[in-house]
Amino acid sequence: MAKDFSTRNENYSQWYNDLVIKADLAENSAVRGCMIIKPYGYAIWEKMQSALDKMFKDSGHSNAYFPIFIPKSFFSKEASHVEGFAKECAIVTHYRLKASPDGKGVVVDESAKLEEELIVRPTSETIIWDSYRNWIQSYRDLPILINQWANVVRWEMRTRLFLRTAEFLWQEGHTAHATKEEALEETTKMLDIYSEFAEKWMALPVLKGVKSENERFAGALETYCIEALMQDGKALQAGTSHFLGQNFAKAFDVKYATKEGGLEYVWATSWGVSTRLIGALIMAHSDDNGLVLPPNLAPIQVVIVPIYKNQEQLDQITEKVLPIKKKLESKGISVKYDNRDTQKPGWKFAEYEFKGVPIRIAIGPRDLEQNTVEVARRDTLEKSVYQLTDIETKIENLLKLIQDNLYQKALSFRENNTNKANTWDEFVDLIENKGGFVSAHWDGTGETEEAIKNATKATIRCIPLNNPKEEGKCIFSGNHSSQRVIFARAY
RNA sequence: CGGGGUGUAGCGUAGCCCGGCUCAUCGCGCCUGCUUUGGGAGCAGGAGGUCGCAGGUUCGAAUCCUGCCACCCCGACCA
Repeated sequence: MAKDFSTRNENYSQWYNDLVIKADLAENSAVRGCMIIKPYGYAIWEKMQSALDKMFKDSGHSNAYFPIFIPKSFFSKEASHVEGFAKECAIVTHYRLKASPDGKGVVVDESAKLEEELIVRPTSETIIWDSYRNWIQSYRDLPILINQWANVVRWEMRTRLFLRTAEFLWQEGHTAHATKEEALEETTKMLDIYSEFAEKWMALPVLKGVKSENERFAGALETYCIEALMQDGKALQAGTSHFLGQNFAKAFDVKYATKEGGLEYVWATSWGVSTRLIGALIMAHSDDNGLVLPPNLAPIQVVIVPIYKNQEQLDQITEKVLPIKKKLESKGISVKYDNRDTQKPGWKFAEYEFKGVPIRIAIGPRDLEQNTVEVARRDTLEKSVYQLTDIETKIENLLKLIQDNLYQKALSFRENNTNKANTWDEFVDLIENKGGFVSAHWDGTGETEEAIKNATKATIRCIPLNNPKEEGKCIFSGNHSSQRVIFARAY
């Protein structure tokens, strides 16, 4: 049943797909490239949402909501932005259907053609900045710190559950500031929030950095990102925070009166993470037995499975379990007592393992006699017998231990898969045969980056923040380089 | 949009090259009964299919031919 996770190559994507479907997280929809997120998968997203939402609000942001439809004209106002998204937009052209003349079904009513087409948002910069123009007149109106939880649509050629779907859920923050410094500060502040979330909640170590010009967001002056490494050696962009400069302010004519009486364009940022994080979570921690969820994001943290031969025994066990469940819940631990009679214990064990539940407690006749429970950890698959005294504290500590262990495991995986390449041959060898992050000198030009991509499919994931300066020669062109950057093949 | 592949029960599949003894194989799942229950139970019985759709060839098509549709994989694009 369990597939070998180490057979990364061409089987990896199929394995990933199977895992998502069998763990009951999501499935492909009948609508091209779209995904149905099932309750268990959505529960993980809700956990992510509530943690992130709190972090946003604690740092002064508010939630708001803008329309899903954007008039086409808005899109043509920022040249590089439209160029970045034009190739993947869904467009609404009509607003009515009518019965088909041949009597079969319905057809588009050509007479109900929109004067101006509407674009289903691939991102909301344009429609939000159209509003900000009206909201901002004076320095007193700034800063504006808004976040939106929404869905967006990008008509991707090729889709993959969670990692790239035609429609996805995300949050997008859009802020407006009086000064460049303040906007830059916001950009890095949000990047820090993302990396803290990835590390503390997802148990996923991430590399903070800036994108090269080629990889930059359409319309941004600088794109900051967090990059994670997946178990198959490919990189995944887990979140981005963009410094937009005055580009959108100029495109949408958003000026404010300064304290000194002048008139200035405002400075902007935008930042987002998406349901792709669920994909990252899956690929970072899962093992041959299925999903492994970090306790902080697991919808069910502890599952209790009774083992019994008859109704009387089940009643005795239930009597024992309910107080335990209550004690755990008093510590804020989410507990499921699975007393279904329709599945056998072995079946349940395998099922919850596949779904990545961090801790399983089994309780049977033996335990009733000895006042114990059997506790199994999902991360290490170890089983041990616990005395019931202070069980809630023991479990609480074990959850913390598991959370920490997952992070450490992912961190050492990344460290073991980050290598320096000093020559082109070394570089190609690492990318082709080992995967992972490759730290190498680059001459800083887009042409070289493009050539390396064409030759190896590896892209510059980021230029790490606080990157040490180091003189060297570009591995591809041999030209002068002042620092190493991080290359990898990516999702 | 280019290149390759696949469509047979809820899911996964055999059969297709070489048309008939195949209105269809096997596994999982589902239903009923009994025995089971500390790692995905065993036995017995049962339900479920216009073989992607539309034409064509033929005495006869899941099988051959044509067209269409859908999905998957590999590229290009991308969070």
